[in-house]
Amino acid sequence: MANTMKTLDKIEKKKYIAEKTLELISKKGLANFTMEDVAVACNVSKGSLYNYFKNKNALIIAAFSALMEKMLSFFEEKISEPESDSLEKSAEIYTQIYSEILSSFPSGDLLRLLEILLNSTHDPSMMQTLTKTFKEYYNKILSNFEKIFKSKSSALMLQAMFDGLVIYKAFGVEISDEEIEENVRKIVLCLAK
Amino acid sequence: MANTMKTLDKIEKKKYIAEKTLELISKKGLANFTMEDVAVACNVSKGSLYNYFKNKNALIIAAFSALMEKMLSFFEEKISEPESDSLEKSAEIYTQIYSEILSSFPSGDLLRLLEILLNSTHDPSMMQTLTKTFKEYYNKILSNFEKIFKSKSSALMLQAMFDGLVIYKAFGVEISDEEIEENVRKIVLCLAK
Amino acid sequence: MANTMKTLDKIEKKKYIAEKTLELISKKGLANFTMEDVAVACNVSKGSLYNYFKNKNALIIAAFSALMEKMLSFFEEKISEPESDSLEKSAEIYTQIYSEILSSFPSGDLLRLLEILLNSTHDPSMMQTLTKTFKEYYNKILSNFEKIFKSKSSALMLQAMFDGLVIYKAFGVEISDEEIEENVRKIVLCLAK
Amino acid sequence: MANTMKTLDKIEKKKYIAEKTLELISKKGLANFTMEDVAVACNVSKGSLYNYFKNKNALIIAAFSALMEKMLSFFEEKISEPESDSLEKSAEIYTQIYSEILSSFPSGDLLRLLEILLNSTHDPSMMQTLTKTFKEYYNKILSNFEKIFKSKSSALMLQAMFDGLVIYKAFGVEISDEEIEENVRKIVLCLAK
DNA sequence: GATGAATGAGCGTTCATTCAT
DNA sequence: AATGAATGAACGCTCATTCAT
Repeated sequence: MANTMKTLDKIEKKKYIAEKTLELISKKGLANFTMEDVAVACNVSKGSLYNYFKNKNALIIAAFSALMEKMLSFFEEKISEPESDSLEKSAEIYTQIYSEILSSFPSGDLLRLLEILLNSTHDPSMMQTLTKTFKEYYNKILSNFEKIFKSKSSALMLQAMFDGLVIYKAFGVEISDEEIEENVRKIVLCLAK
Repeated sequence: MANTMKTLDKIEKKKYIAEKTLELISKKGLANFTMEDVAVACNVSKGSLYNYFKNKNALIIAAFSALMEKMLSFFEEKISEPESDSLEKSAEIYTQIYSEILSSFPSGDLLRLLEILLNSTHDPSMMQTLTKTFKEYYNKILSNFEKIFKSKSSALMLQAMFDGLVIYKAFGVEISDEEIEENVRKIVLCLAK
Repeated sequence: MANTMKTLDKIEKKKYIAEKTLELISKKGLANFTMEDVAVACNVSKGSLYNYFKNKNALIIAAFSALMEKMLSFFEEKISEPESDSLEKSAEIYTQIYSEILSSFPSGDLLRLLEILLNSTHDPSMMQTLTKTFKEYYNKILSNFEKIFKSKSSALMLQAMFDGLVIYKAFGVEISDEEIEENVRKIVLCLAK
Repeated sequence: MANTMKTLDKIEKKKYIAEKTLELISKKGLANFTMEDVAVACNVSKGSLYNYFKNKNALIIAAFSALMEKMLSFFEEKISEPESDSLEKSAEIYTQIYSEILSSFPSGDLLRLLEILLNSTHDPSMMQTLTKTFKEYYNKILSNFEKIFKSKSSALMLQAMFDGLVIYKAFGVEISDEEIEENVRKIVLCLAK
């Protein structure tokens, strides 16, 4: 533990720090974590951090990338190749996927994604960088769903709905899982048509 | 300007300050606006602010309420009474409403809403208060759409999709308005069935 | 309660405020009570306080006087005229008085007295005023004991010892009441000789 | 002066800062000295202070310890080994010691000790810490006198008297040194019997 | 490259005092 | 005389960043 980082090369160290930072952002919040926190978590001196990242924002950007990477892995793991023969059957499969995701998805990640993104809104250069990363990864995530719908817009709109629902859930709007599942089934079917 | 506030009573002043704060949060960000900023914007001393709000968080809560109020007004204004005779016709009407909203909606407001909400995530008591306000207003907004769908879950899911799309748009995901409109039409139709 | 002060004349009101202030100093500490606290405790506006006292220091001085008055009353009540015929007998009487006082004395008052006095140390004009009041009252208190000892210095030294013991007790120095009593008896006897 | 602290190690620096703080408390008062004052006095930035002390209270506690240390040194230096053969002789010796102490004692130190202690009265955790330190050192001081009296309570009561007299002197109660000396002689004699 | 003490600008909050009503 | 909103100076404390070692 004490020398976890000692054996890593510079790129690996950057990644290690970024991931620890992400954990801290999740635990304490973007506005509340400090460089000191990061240094302690990485068992490194505060000054050393600046050998890897120009400043705090650069560190946040790296943490954001780590987060997007994590989310992409999650989705790619969930979505195996569809290979459906009938429309109804594939609709059912996708409904299952969505429902499963909605219940098992670590919504904290999405919340953190949005927290970082939204706080960047007021710093143009920061926002530009994050937006670029965000688009890249989101397109990759969506491309998995596109295979199903044969339509990018359909995949995107269902994904948007999915994101919205996660937020609602997080902030206490009561939603019946059964009704959602039923509606998703309907929507998938009609969109795939 | 110099004595804008002089003629207002205490409740009006609170509202005035909350609205100015909301403007500042929009302009500078939740993490970056200061009590000093608010004081200057309101042409009032920093100390005076504390005659109206116990602390900065109380001010943020008030600004959040002002924001929700504003959003509610927006939606209530957009949604006129349905009065449809056929399913297809009403589907068309609602599609129009959604499309119009999506294009005219001041997405900054939704972004700000989420920014405030997400930053509260790490402060339980703050989050509890904001969540309460959020649910209250969102239920009111949704109730307008419920009239259309006769189903709360359908309204909610379309609203979730709407929110998600606003976020995507804000962060650079390209979406064709026509495709969205077409898909909304489909979804409304199949959900209303 | 709400109009306790309404029927009082100005001098009585000053006294009333001073006494409430003294209570607040005891409860919250000299460094921690605010003019706001006093106003609330007296059911009076903050501004009104300044019609009775020039500033906070003047209020503290008045509270100090109220405290000295209270202490004087306490001692005068305790010390009835001695009227002893033998030395041993009067020594016993005085020992009893001291012991009783030491166990029943509301040491908080003495602590408050010292708190106010010691904090004034760094403000010459304040200290001068308080010192004057202090001497006045302490001489009166001591004069009661002088009757017993026929010696001012003896009374004063026993009183000094008494004050010291109260402080020690307050700050956790363990003292056996029996030993103290025994020693006081010895000292009174030898000093009265 | 500019780099007085540069050559010291961390522990020495803490001590240096604590002592400077003690000076400031003596000069300006516990309620009036600021962290800024301390920083300037130590020729250090305000922020640096917080590398050595968690907060202002921690600094006050350290200053208090420094003060107690100083007082202990004073007493230990004054009290030489007794080595008396007759009661009268040793009584005389101790009387001399007390008188000398009473006239040479830097009463400001005792006043400061009490100022700090009394102001802590309203902050339980602070009081607990200071009380602990106070008892520790006072027991050490008293133990020196115990050797003389072979009685803890006698030593303690004379010490209490001594403290009381210092306070009285500070606040203008007139006392004749000769009478005090004479009385101390009597008391020592009768207590030692 | 690594360290961590030092910095200093900045922030939220408090509160005695004033003054228009 | 009474009010209480307004003031503004001050304070304790934080923290990203720097730099001598």
